[in-house]
Amino acid sequence: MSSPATPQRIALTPGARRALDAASRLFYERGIHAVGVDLIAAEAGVTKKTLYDRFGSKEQLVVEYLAARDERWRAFLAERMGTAGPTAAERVVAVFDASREWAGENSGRGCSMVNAHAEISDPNHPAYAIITGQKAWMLSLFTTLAREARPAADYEALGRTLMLIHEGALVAHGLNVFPDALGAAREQARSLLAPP
Amino acid sequence: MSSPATPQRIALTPGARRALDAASRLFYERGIHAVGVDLIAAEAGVTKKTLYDRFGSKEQLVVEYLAARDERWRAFLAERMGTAGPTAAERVVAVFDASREWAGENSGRGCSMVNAHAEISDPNHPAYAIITGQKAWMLSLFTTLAREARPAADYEALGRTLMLIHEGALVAHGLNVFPDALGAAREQARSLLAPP
DNA sequence: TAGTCACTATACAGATCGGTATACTCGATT
DNA sequence: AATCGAGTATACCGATCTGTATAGTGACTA
Repeated sequence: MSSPATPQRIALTPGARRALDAASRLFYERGIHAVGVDLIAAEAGVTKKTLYDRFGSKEQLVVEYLAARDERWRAFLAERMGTAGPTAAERVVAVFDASREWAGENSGRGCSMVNAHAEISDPNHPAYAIITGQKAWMLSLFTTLAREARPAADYEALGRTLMLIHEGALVAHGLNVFPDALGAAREQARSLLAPP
Repeated sequence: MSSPATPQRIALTPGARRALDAASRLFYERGIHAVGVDLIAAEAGVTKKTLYDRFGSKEQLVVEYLAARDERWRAFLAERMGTAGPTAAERVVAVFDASREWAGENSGRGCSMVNAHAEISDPNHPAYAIITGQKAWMLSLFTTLAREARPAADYEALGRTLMLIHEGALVAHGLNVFPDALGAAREQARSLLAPP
């Protein structure tokens, strides 16, 4: 299980902290290309000089945005998993419960990684590794739990199915396809692991 | 079952046809905000005057792009469904098979509606209805098929689960999370409908 | 006390953005 | 013969984009 992709992080002075917070909110709510650095600086109460002294470029700001969000999500999930029951089935349900709570608070517009991917077409973009890294990590998490739950079955296929349901629920939540997509996904995951 | 959202379509003269084709390719491959109208005109071999005489604005070009793609997908799916077996289970599998083939030819970067949604935050944008309309239509398709297959069961929950798996597979395909996500999704859908 | 660090304020550069204006060509219709 | 529709070519508009330059302030520190 690899740690979060850490391409290049920056020491966060108070001004940089505010700039990154503003950028994160704006990037997520309006999209990356739709948000200019002037707006970020204004919303953060920071001059463009400070912004460029700390981050060097808008691209680096995007990288920090995604890396920080990835880090936050993994910490949030780790905390929720820490209080989950001991069985693999319970821990799978805990993942979906964590996503459900996270989605309600931080993800009204769906998965930030998926959304960023829609705007970043170049695989050599430094943010690309963060996006694919998080997805690969989630798949390996589901596969590990599936193996624990069903060592005799095709646990890799089961892990991939859990991944599909989870990703689908994030999209359905962001597009508001139907209410409580994460809750529906959790129940489906539960029933997938119910029979012995 | 509603027909494709038809907000406002434009008569396609030869120049307009080439402009829309170029715009569709560029919007899908690079993202909407990342593509300028000058590039679209140049790639289409058309002047900006022609482009604006036909479409009026970039926004309208985006609307036409999504509406045409929605229309193409529904026609493609209808054709595949026409040659599918008579049972609901077979028809569900046919949906996933159609998506699989479509993804291989037209969707290397995932679902155009999901990607567009990542760039369009305003629910009043004329393209918004096309995006949510396609998702609602797909959900009602899956729910209808689920009802046919399992009239005695909770077919609405089953339809939502099929929707989640399908959406998840489109995302997983676009982000290349693992190979043949649509194939994996089809098998999962098949096993979901296998027991009587 | 001299230097460094984080920061503000403001102005500007060069490019690109969506969109418009003017003038012209060509072919089909009436 | 006159008109109209679809198109080309080119120049331009104001706004916005990312990024840089210059000058200065206040706090902390060696």
